[in-house]
Amino acid sequence: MTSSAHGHPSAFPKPGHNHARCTSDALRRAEAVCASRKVRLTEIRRRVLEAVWQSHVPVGAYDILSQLNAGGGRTAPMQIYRALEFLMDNGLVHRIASLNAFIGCAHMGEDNHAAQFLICRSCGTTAELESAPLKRALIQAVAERGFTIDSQIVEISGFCPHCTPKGRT
Amino acid sequence: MTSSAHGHPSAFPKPGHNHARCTSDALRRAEAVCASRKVRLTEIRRRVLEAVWQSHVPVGAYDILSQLNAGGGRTAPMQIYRALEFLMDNGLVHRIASLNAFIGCAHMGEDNHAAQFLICRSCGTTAELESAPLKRALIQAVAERGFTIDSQIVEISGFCPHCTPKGRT
DNA sequence: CGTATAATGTTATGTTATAACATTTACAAG
DNA sequence: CTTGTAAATGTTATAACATAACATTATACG
Repeated sequence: MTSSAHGHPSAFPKPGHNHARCTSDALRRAEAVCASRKVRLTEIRRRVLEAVWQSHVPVGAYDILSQLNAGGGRTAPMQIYRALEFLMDNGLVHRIASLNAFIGCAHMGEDNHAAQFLICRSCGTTAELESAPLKRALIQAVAERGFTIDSQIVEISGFCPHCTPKGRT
Repeated sequence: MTSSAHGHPSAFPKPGHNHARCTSDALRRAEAVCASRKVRLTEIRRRVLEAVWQSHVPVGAYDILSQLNAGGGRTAPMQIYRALEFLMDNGLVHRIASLNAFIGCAHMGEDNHAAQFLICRSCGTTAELESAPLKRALIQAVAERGFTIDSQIVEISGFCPHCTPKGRT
């Protein structure tokens, strides 16, 4: 089970969940992925990954920077971006283009998975959506137009189940 | 017929098409939309719209700025962003989040249409994809997770039909 | 051990976007 | 036509996001 909030695999992260577990799970899996790919999860990369996993809300590069430098550090932006690049290259982190921010990958190790994201306008919580029908429809629609797909960004903004006023759907 | 390149409605803009016609069509339609919405397509807004329509390749705000200032103008970035905001609010222009760039809307006047984009990695040409099945699959997948959709970004990067090597699909 | 490669450190700068406030313009009510 | 007001524009400054270029240090492997 690879859910990001210990519920049903496709459940949206719940407000009160034990997030420490998300973080520790993520770090353990990241170690495993890096070991199997024979790449190094160095100190700074690990710290950036931890920062990204502080919550299910995407975090900006400069927010990560502030955190790392909170105790008087001298890390430079470049170093953060390099660590993020590494983490993205290895499928550990995703970039949310509409927010210029980054979020931990909920499906580490599943090579090359193309993710879709649900972004709550109210609480900021962002979850991955893995919908096979959606993926199929997308591939189909693109192919019909003679386009060769390379990569895709799907970011859906709205209200998560916990922020949706009752009665609405 | 609202195609962006005078072919089949869903055709990808062709390299050699008469683009002057795209531009003039777009400006005419924009006038109509603004008239019907009782908003003003002022000088700067019109010039920004023209700049956006110079091609089917998304253009950055600062590129627009350079163009407007080419003849010794003194327009400031803020003015460009304000014009772009107006054009987006009125459905005349779209923002491509993955490129931090802007492109003319191929479906002006169709209120609130949620667009998907095909972005060619080779020539940069970007076209709108209006796929009903894709839209349905997306709404369905999102609803299943109890999420209330508000807006969506779908940007697909790859090779357009004119840049796809023969034999591949 | 030494050397090649990967990773990190450092400085500077490029690029995208907005805040805040001043001025001008359009337009309608009196 | 003139005056109030809302919309639009002009202007300055700065915030926020990202990368280039080069120096230094660490790792690992022959």
